[in-house]
Amino acid sequence: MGTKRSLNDHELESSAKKTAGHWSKGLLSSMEDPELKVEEDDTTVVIKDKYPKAEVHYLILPKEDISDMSKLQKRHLPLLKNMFAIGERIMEENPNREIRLGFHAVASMSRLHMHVISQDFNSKCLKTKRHWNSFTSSYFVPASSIIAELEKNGCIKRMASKTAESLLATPLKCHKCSLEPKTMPQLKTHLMTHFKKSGCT
DNA sequence: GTTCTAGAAC
DNA sequence: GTTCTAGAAC
Repeated sequence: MGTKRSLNDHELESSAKKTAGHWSKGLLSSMEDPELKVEEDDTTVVIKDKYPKAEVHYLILPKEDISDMSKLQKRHLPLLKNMFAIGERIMEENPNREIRLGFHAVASMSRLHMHVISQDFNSKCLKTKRHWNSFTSSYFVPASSIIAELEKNGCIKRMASKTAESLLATPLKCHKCSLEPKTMPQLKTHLMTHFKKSGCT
């Protein structure tokens, strides 16, 4: 007799892959997720990062399918400046927070995305040295630098993989003082001394 | 990118 | 014994 059964984990994962695609394409579905989408205009979408690494963490993405910074040309300058202006407006909307706008030198997720991230780094999703270094070392490239480079050279030079990996593997260092904590839990405890939790007075 | 977990570090 | 990191994921 044929017995009905539900899919096992492996089969569920395979079928999810067919619908969702490889994990590195995940931003495409995030852009269409109403739970994550914050706003959009003719050329861009703003979403909440699915795994925010700080209290404020948005991604600004072009609607045009641009895989990464190596595909940028001078014709993209108006688009990038619009993304930058949206980021600056979000900064103005959060006057009490320090917020940075930038790109990862080598991004894991394949659609071009600009990070809008507050410098509290108070988030349970911030877990690894790699996370920390990707936002606090020169692996995080300011949006203004990308725009300036594109204006000057007409393209963005890709960081060598070796350089990028060594930045991510650098020992932990606080972004606000000289402390060099040995572990991530130590760093996260230390961060609370720089940023008082808001709300309760 | 995340999840999971073996085994290193403590 | 517990905490923490780092590598595989077919």
